[in-house]
Amino acid sequence: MVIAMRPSDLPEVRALDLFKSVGDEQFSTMMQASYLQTFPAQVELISEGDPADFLYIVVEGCVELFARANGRESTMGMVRPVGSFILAAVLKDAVYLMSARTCQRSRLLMIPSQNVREAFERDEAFARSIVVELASCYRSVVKEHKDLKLRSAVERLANRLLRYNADQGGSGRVELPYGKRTIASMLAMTPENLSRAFNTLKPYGVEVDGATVRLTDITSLETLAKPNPLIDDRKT
Amino acid sequence: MVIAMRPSDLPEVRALDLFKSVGDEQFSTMMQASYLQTFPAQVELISEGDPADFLYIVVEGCVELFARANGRESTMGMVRPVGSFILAAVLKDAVYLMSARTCQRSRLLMIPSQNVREAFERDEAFARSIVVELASCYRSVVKEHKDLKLRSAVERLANRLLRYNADQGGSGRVELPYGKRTIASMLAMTPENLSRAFNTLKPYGVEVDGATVRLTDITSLETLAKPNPLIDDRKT
DNA sequence: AATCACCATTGATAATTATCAAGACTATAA
DNA sequence: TTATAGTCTTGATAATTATCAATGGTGATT
Repeated sequence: MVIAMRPSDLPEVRALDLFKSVGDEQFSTMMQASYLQTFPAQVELISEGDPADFLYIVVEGCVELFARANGRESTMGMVRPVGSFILAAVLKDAVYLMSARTCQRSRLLMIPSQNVREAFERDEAFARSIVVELASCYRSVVKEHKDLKLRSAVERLANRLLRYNADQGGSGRVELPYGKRTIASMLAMTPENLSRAFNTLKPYGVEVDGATVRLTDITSLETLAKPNPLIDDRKT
Repeated sequence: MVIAMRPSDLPEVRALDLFKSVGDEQFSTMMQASYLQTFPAQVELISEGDPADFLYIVVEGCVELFARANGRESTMGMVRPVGSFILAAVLKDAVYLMSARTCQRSRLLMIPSQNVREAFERDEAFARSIVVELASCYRSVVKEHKDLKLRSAVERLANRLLRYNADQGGSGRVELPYGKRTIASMLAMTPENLSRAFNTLKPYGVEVDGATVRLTDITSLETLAKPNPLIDDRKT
């Protein structure tokens, strides 16, 4: 499973917001201790409750963050290149709150927690970058929480479609980035309910054909969705 | 409205995790620029969407964080002494994602965002404390999000009662810390549904008398609630 | 004490969402 | 290609949750 490869051969990691202001010394110390591994699809990388041994960076592929409780399971988010996950657990030297599995064959950089915390202690610029990253993550979760508490399932779907449309150029033709099962779980609904929500949106110009969705009446869809930058904007 | 009082006369603020490792110089610069004000109950301190002008510290009283969208409103959290709120917005120099209002007459320390960011730039120890604080906030929201996505309303209530019981010494006699309207909103349900959820829990030894709840069969309640440290623990 | 406003509870009903079951479709591998 | 496993959709039904309306309680103020 281990693919021999030097993590230092990764300019895209060095270019990450999180790392770009780290001093060369701390960066190479971290990289020397790290592993760059390729995993097949559907590998469970971490389980919630485990101690945070590594900070993960998705270099290639896609990783699903999910949570389990009782018999249920829910998708908490997706991480695509180049993004990190479970930074907070690593910094607090705590257990993971979420589990993670690969969605596709993926190349991941694994930095031992201990080294991240050491670099955090020694490198002031790194500590500051972490603040910015954590603040962003925090605001993202708050937005998702608002989405869930303040909107119905149909509204969540409508807004998600509008977001995907914007992400993909705003042509009105949207490719769903994940399977419908996964999208349903992200939106906190069952697959059956997602199907029906798509039907509910038909009168608002939403035409579904497999993984392709055409939005033929954005105005009408927005009237229903009432998109809100304080929930939907990825940036701010 | 402004009560003349020097913010520097507040050892409890200096003792906050967030501030206790800040250098004296930065701390007093921040405090000199700050305001210590007392507000009556039900004052809306900030509105989501406003630029983050101040970092707030609750010195006395209680502040409710809530969010609005469409016609709806939802309680996102409560801040009690000595705690801060909207740190992330201040650091990112972004708009607030949540609104805040006083629940009671409250004494608040307001530190201008600009000064917080300056201290963050100049004082390394402060930057590190902020990381720890933000990581904790982040994990709290993740837990709340899991609570909402993985549990039914009755389960959320059962677990909340168990938490209150633990917070209050585990005697089985719980004083609800907020009005039922507010608790319902925190748990993402209507007041009517909360009433019914209490009734549903009656066979599990939950006896409600106004703001007092007696838990007479913790074992049975736990069997229903299935408390999970990865959702319910405030600490980790 | 009386008024008033607010909150909590209950009942009746509606809307939303989930579950179960079956069938259609899709992608992939033998 | 034919299996085959998985996903998606639809229908029927059940469970959960919300809404509306009415009532009783509580506390504050007058």
